[in-house]
Amino acid sequence: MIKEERFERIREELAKKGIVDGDELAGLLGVSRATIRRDLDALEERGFLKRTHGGAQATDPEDELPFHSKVSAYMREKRAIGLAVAALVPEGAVIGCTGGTTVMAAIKCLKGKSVTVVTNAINVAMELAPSEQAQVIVTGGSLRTRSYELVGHIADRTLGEFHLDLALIGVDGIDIERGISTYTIAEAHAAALYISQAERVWVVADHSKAGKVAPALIAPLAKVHRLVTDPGLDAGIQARLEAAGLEVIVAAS
Amino acid sequence: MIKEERFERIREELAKKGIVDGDELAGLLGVSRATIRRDLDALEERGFLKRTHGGAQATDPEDELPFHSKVSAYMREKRAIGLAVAALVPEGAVIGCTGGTTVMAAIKCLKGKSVTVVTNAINVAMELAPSEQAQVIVTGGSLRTRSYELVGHIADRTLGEFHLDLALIGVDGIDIERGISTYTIAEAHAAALYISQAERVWVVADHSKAGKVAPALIAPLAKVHRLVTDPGLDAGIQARLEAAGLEVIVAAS
DNA sequence: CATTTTTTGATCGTTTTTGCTCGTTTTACC
DNA sequence: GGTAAAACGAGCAAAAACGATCAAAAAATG
Repeated sequence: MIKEERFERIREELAKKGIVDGDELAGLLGVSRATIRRDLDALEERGFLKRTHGGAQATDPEDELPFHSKVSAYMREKRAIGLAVAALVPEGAVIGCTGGTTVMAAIKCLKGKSVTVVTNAINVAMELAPSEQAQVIVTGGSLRTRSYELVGHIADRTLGEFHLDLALIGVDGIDIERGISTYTIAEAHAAALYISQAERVWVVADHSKAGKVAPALIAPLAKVHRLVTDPGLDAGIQARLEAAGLEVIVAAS
Repeated sequence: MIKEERFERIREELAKKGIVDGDELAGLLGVSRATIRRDLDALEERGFLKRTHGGAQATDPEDELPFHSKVSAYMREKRAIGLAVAALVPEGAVIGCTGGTTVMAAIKCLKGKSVTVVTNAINVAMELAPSEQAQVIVTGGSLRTRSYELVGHIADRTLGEFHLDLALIGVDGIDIERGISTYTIAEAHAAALYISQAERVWVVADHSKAGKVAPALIAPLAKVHRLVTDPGLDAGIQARLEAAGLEVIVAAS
């Protein structure tokens, strides 16, 4: 394990959790705390992170990752959701996933797990490209400006060829009456396809999406098996979602 | 095990892991660390990697961050080639392009032009994603670790559905007798498909590729209409390529 | 087959990296 | 607000890696 390799691992860990602990890193990488502190110094020098007592935290999520993956509000919450999802995904699973920032957070945590990921989002594919364990299938299709998602008949046809253990759907709204929804028809169409091909459906969304309805409806709540969200979720809404038969996982932040 | 073969193996390892360890390579290739160090020196000289204490790391062609002043091999030349290609591509063209750093350089220069790009390289797609003018079609397929290319029957089928005005092919070797070639069979296969679907074929390659033959042959020279390269091209080789009916464009640097 | 050239492995002094210790600073807790 | 625990920075010695040099081995050449 050479220095640059450690740097890489530290940055990866940082992308996953947003905050890293010196002791933990020392154990994980098999070096002393002194070395970790020196590494963190070097990485701070290069602007990749900010030192804190006991560890370090990610610098403002603008440029912390390759290929300007769009980040946004509720980054901390999304990270927690991502970690929770990764912990729940079994080794070897075949996962279909849409684009979206919350899904991306989960994908970051899946690096290093041996799973098969089928996706129509090229930023998801890009994120997993360096991983040796993960097998990635890209649907193909016409690239939508800004959202990094592939749509159209090519995407549809490819998706139809796969059976998924799990569909990981990022949404812009989740509502008792109207189910899950998103902003554009093309994305909703892709999400619905994932759902029709999957054995189980997990929705990932930060708490701000609860109770909202976005213009393009994807599917009713009955199609969804599990919602992974953050502790900001309103207790009343949670109770009603659970009453509707949804398993709600609240990620500890 | 001869030197070139070791170079090949080292580059392979580097492509897979991004970072290599000297000791590990010595064991893997059955030679001493001194030899590995010399190999790494030679490869750094050619710009394929960056030496570090204990090993080396891949020069990431995307990494244009200020502190990593060192970029991939022949970057200046590739930029010049990219500019020349962009100037030659007519507005509205349908272009198929493979992956590879030289192609990427050209794609960067195509941003803002209203063209349709069909590609199996997700880094190419990523680069063009923010562009409002460019229309991007991604073939889909199975993602190759670290090379960002999609391969397999999905990619083949999608490519077969398009007619291209122009195929933009990045190669690792161009030779009078053996034609154009690349390092892996999968890439060669994809390149050959682009060629079969295209009206015209342009090869982009820096001068170091001239006269070389890589393991996986793509097509004979007769299939290629134009080579865009940099002024470093050997005059004798250029004369022979032109005698073989190839239009050689030398990009002013 | 002999000779020349290239390549490889080994050695040695030097530089970098790493882990440890010790006194100081920060954080957490009562 | 005071005290204990944890983390920090600096300095130092051991370990690992480096560059340079040289001789042996392998390959190419005539």
